[in-house]
Amino acid sequence: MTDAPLQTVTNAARLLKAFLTREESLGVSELARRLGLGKSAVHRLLTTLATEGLVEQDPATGGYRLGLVVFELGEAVRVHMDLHAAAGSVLAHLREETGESAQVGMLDGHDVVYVDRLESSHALRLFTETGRRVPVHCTSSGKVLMAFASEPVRERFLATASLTRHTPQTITDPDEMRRALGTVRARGWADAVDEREIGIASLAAPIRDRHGAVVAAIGIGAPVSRFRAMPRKRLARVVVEAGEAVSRRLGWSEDVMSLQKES
Amino acid sequence: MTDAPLQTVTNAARLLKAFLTREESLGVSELARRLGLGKSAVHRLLTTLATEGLVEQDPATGGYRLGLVVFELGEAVRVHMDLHAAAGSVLAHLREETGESAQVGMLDGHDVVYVDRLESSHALRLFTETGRRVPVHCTSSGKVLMAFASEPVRERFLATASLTRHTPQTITDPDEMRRALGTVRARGWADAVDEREIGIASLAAPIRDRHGAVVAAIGIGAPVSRFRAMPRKRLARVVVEAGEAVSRRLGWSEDVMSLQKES
DNA sequence: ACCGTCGTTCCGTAAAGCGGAACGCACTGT
DNA sequence: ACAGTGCGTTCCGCTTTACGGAACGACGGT
Repeated sequence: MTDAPLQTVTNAARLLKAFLTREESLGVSELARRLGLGKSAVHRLLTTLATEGLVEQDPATGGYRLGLVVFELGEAVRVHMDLHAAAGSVLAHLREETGESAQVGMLDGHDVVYVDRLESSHALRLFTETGRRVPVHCTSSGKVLMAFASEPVRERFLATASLTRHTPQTITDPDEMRRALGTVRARGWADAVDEREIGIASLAAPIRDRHGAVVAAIGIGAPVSRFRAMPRKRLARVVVEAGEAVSRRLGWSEDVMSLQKES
Repeated sequence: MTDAPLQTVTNAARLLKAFLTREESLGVSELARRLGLGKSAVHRLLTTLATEGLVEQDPATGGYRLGLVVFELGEAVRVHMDLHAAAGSVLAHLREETGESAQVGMLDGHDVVYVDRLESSHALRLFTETGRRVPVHCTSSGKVLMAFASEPVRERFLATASLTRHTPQTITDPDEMRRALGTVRARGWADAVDEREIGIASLAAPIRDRHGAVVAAIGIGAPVSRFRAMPRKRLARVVVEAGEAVSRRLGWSEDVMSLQKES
């Protein structure tokens, strides 16, 4: 990281990320504009990536889109996730118990990425797509992940993250956030009501790997109306127990907790 | 494509693909060996990709693995796939009807990539992971996709693909394959018994988009023992109907078939 | 028949990335 | 304790490479 990053590779990576907008297909000129590069550079990048199968060209329109190799790679990521296997039935149980959409998220930088989910069967439900990225500071999953992250990571987050205001309820002050995370750490779960978007509420709890490190968060999301109707205490217990169930499947056991000081 | 591909980007792409082996994590030296590059080059590639989030370093072992951004990108690919939405419930129905694992595959080069699947509930079942790549010439899905591909694509495949023998039943002769694909095209479905692996059988039918082009294949896979016990004709009808059901959801209607000559 | 825009191609030059060697560190077997 | 061996990382100079800018042919509105 002390080295200057490879410019061309960086461009290629940015190019790929441009497709995260999930548009049907993107043209050379359009991409060149968004990336601030010359058309020829983008075209060369695209043809190169195409020979590797990372992107493909729509023969009809001439535009480009992500290739199936990217899909393959994405699926290969699930491997670091025994999580995927461990969480499956627990998510189902959690949805059954609460009737709401349930999801598992992991921390990546200052964002949470949802890696698994199961939707509520209510007509009015929360849509959560796997692979979606949401901010840390205004979601229950994010607060759990940050509360249980290592102290340097957490302090770095508080120092550098822009706690963007999304609603009047969003926590935007670093000190207030630090206090909030302390509370989360103490009681073992987090909630977020109207913090990211008015009308949405969520509650989440940590998932630990076999070393006790919090690697993911499991939680439920619901419309605030239904959320308020549920007894908060029972709901928290259900979600925390779901987190513990997944953690056990990952090889974690509560007994070793006491052994865990700093390494 | 007439241009010489960007070497650095090609290296980066190959580097990413090295992770398709789904190993927990890979080290700099190991990757350098596999790619035939210098350690320093690989290291620079990795750190660059890491700053973009495409890979991440395991702080404990120093090794690298794919990052969550790759997972995001992979999920974004599903968009070209209204397929994912369209196939969901049909897969469930197909599994219920046959009791066997059901899957949807797309063509990519000389391979089939499974993009969706649902597993049998039998104890002895076929494991099919999404994101897995299998050869065209010895799978029922592959034969369907190639049979209904455009003629240039098909002839190109017959001319250039190495029809590797996996079992005594594998079709390895291009002419025999051409005849087999003709049969598949005529009757509208394909099967493969013991062709990829002894003991495994599968049957697949095409999925068409709204223009009538075959974009994917849907099929079931089972142990040969159970497969033989099922009446082939009924099974084929069920699978073909599943394919048609998905096709209809993609906007295809049989009526326009007659209008479809070469564009 | 005109413009605007698309994807693609060509070329000269500046800078970017490669290999090779050296460093610090963590293990391992003596 | 101690070399010895592997790791990930860093540095540097030479050559290669990949960038921008301009030009081309094809399309599709107007």
